[in-house]
Amino acid sequence: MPKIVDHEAYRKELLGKAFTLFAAQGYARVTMRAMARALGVSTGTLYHYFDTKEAIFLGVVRHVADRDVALAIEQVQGASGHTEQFRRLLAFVREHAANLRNFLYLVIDFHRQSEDPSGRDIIARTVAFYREAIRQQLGGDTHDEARAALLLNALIGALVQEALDPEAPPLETQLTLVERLFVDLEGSLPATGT
Amino acid sequence: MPKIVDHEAYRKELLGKAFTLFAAQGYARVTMRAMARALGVSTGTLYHYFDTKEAIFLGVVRHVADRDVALAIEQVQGASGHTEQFRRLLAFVREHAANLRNFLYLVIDFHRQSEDPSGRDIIARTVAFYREAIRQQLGGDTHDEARAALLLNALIGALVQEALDPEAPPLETQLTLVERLFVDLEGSLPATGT
DNA sequence: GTCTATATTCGGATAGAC
DNA sequence: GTCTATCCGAATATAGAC
Repeated sequence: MPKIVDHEAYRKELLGKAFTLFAAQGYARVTMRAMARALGVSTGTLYHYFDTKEAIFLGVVRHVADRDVALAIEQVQGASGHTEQFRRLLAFVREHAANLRNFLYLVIDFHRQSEDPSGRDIIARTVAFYREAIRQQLGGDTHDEARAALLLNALIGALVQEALDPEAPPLETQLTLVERLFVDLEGSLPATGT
Repeated sequence: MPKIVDHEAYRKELLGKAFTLFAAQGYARVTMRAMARALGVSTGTLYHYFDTKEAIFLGVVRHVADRDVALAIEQVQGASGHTEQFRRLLAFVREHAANLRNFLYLVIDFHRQSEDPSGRDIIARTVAFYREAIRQQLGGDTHDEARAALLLNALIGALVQEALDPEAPPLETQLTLVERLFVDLEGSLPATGT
């Protein structure tokens, strides 16, 4: 009888470690050899669980996005009003800034290198997934996807700018500004397109 | 006496073409051979004008940033009030969205792959260059670097999100929202830290 | 370990200014 | 005709996917 392992659980464990590696070095610079060594398996094992290097990456994207959003929602849910929910969302971003930036970087990095439609589709769905999560915290029942997109923009931009220019106004300052903008406008902005 | 060419002018011409190439394929995927072929020169000539592939890239960064900002300032200068200046700035971004996104993508892509301090420094200066240009259009005399950073954030985020998720609310919608946020708040927001 | 692909080098060829 | 910046592309050394 063959050795039996929980295939799915082990797969996720590998994906978690793979994210750490990718995050540290970027997609292109992670060699399959180095990855196998870091994950404590052989290259053969790696290719047993994943068809290709790209498949590993896309697996990482799905895994991390699920984890992030679940964590954020958990942290936001307890709040009472929209303002407080918003504050908690920003707090989450502050706490996980490094992680989120790494993830964003990784996705952008990969997106630049791959033309594969299925890969792009997974990335698009992931972005929409984050945007939708934000929308649900922002408006509750309003269909204001654009405002969610704008907040996501500000967050993405803050992560990028801080990474590219360490002397930019610190992330916290910028997020505080975002918060002020959104909170001050709470209610004063009607729905987007109306 | 040797053959004479306008070294600096030819260098810039090469940089312009190199940007097109990098933008289309990303930093890593452009080989020196392919680049030489595309620019109509030999690899030897390439290395005559630039020390290394990285040097070509950093030259491209400076060249494009200078061109972009000069163009944007020219387009904004004629405006009368701050609101109108702001509108023109956003119009510039709308018009050049593809180009700006390619550039941003390129810088992020490179930044992810290189640990070289001098390269990072050039990138940081470039980001600060854009931010400073925005700041001068925003406040005139207020020292509100954080607000400029926030606007740059929103623009960066908009470019990124649209690229990653084609079904995100279109760039124009998002920029319109940014405009509304900033214009509505004109004057109602005191200086950042005060 | 193998095999492919890449950045960079180098010795020589060329072309125009004087 | 001479001189040298400019240009060339085969050769080299190295690295990564598998």
